[in-house]
Amino acid sequence: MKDENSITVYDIADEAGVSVSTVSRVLNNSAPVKAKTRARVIKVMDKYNFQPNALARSLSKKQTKTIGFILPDITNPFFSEVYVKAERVALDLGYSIFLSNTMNDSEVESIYLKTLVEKQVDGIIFMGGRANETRTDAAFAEEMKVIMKKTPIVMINGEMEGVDCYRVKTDEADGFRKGLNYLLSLGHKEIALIGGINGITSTDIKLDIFGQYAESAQIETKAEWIIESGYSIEGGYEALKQLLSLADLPTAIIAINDFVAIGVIKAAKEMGLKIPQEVSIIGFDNIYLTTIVLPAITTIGHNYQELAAKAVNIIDGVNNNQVYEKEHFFDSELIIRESSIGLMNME
Amino acid sequence: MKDENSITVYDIADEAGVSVSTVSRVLNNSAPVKAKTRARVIKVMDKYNFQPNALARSLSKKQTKTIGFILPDITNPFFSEVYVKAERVALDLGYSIFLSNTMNDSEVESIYLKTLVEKQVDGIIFMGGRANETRTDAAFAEEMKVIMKKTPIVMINGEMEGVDCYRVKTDEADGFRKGLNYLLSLGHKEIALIGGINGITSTDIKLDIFGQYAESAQIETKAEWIIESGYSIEGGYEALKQLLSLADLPTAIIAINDFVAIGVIKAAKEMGLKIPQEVSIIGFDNIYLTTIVLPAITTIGHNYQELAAKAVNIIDGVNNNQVYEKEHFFDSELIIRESSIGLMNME
DNA sequence: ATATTAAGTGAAGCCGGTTTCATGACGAGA
DNA sequence: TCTCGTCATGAAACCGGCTTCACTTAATAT
Repeated sequence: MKDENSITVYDIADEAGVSVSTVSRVLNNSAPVKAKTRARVIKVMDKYNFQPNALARSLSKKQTKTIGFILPDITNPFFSEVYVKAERVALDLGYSIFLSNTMNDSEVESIYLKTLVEKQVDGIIFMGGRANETRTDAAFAEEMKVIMKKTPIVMINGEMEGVDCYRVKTDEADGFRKGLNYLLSLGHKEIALIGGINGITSTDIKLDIFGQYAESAQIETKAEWIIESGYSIEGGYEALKQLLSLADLPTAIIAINDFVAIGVIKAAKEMGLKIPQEVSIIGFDNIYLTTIVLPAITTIGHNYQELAAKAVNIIDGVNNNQVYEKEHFFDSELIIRESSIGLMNME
Repeated sequence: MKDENSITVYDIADEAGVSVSTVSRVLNNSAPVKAKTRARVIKVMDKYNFQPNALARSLSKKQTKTIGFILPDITNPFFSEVYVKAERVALDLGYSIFLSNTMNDSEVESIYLKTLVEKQVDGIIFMGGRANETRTDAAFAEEMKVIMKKTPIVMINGEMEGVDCYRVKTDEADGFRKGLNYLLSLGHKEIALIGGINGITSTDIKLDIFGQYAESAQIETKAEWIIESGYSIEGGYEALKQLLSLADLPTAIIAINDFVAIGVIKAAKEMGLKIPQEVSIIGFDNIYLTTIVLPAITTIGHNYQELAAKAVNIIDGVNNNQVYEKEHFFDSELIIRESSIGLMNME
């Protein structure tokens, strides 16, 4: 008997007294094999605990059952939430996932992209876009286009100028309106918008709608109440301090995401500003941290499950010659918790 | 010209007027090639933006430059922290990582293990052990042993009975003592230990030391102050409520990890128990959430960077025929924040 | 000038599967 | 009884790289 660790179809075939073709057939159920023969082959495979080499299989099948998932930072609950759902769907369909954290480093991103292609992934899922470089990097778009000829790319909640990849996204505009309307229904009119980075889709959408509401006088806001302070906890923290230095304060704050809301709450506690008694706040994304913080944060949730499932289903489908729309929207959901209260209940 | 998307070394060789051997040589710098020839080959490769098929390469080299990383839940900051560090080190060494979330489902774990082996990963990193099944599943140990003949396995901060894989770990015993000693130095003697699951290494170690301190009368504790309530936020939350139902309260709580500490703090706020004024608390792990919560949690930190780096270095090294010790320890660190104060400063 | 040695390159086989094609056996319909 | 279509199976080529071996040419040593 040969080295236990590298049994091949040839070894199995030899010992079972059949050809490798037959072994392959029982392995894949790709053609009828006489019951007796099949049993004999299976017996030998079991004896040696045979595990076919996926590389060889993929090489000849031109299919790796592997997906690349690129995101900025898995440490961020917003991304990890989507990731785990995607991984589970992928597992059910027989895919493994190469996870690639770019940490917002476009060079790292480029390396990963190259590696994933060389490793012949069946598809690439992209989240989080390209931060501050969204608008400038035409070369990157070019890179993507080349890849797309061979490998399907699906972006989750993102946009890339000039790249017509598959897009799976939350209807953030609608979500933001839900949040704003909820604040209105609570009696708030004086509202601040905190966080975000101009040029990134999820900021632009919200800014746009916020402007529309202001223009139609549904809300009252001021330039100083719109603070572009990024997507991080620190961003929210600093922004609130900045806000508190103003003469007029809004009665409610809508944060670009939950991280920013958490930062705001942290700063508020330190500054002695009571939330929601003195100012209401709502976040966006519904990450699990919204419930471990006090007050628990009212927020807009994504349909993480559907988002993730659609992304991997598209990849799987495209590899099986199915055709999909390029863009897919999913509804968001207002999740009411404790960080926002009615204007009349405030102190 | 052929299909742009599947240029092979043969195509390159053809157009450059050399043999594939030569193409391979310039690709890998594996043997001297005349400067002129090399230039010619490179020019053709550039022209077609040639990217070698990693499957074919791996198949013949018997090396995939791929690592499997198995953990219970990437959504948990403790794991994601290690993961991102590992990924970065891996990237620098040219490895990609298959991330596998088991969600504590041993069946999923088994499937992943099988898949990773079939995909010929160069090594497997394991975190989080097998939860409640640690002691029972001898079959699993057997599975691991078979894999280890071919693929190096390294466990981070975990133990698996009867499996002599590589182990990279924080000196948790020392870390726990640091925490306990710190509490002592603040004047606390009456201390509770909250969280954990008996049978899991990180619980057993702490329980053991806690017992020693009690026996030597360095601390005073009671059976009711030792609450085995898991590793989750909810676990801490429930445990504090249980603790508060007792007649006597400790002056300090040491939580099995930061999640539990966060749960305790949340419950305390709801119950009106002031931390740290009425009871001090320290956690374990130093996940980033310890700083977004109020009060920020004093905790014991792992050397995440070294832990992760050592794990992937071992895998890389073993694949290059280097020899390593089976067990590697790294120091922990006491990180003082706001959740614990001196006994005399308490209310 | 001759023997060695190193540099440079190509042919062919290998890694471990899958797949196409050809062939033999067998049961069904004419 | 003779075809014909289906079942069952094996031989061989292929997927796309890497590597060993052999051979030619050029450089160095004697």
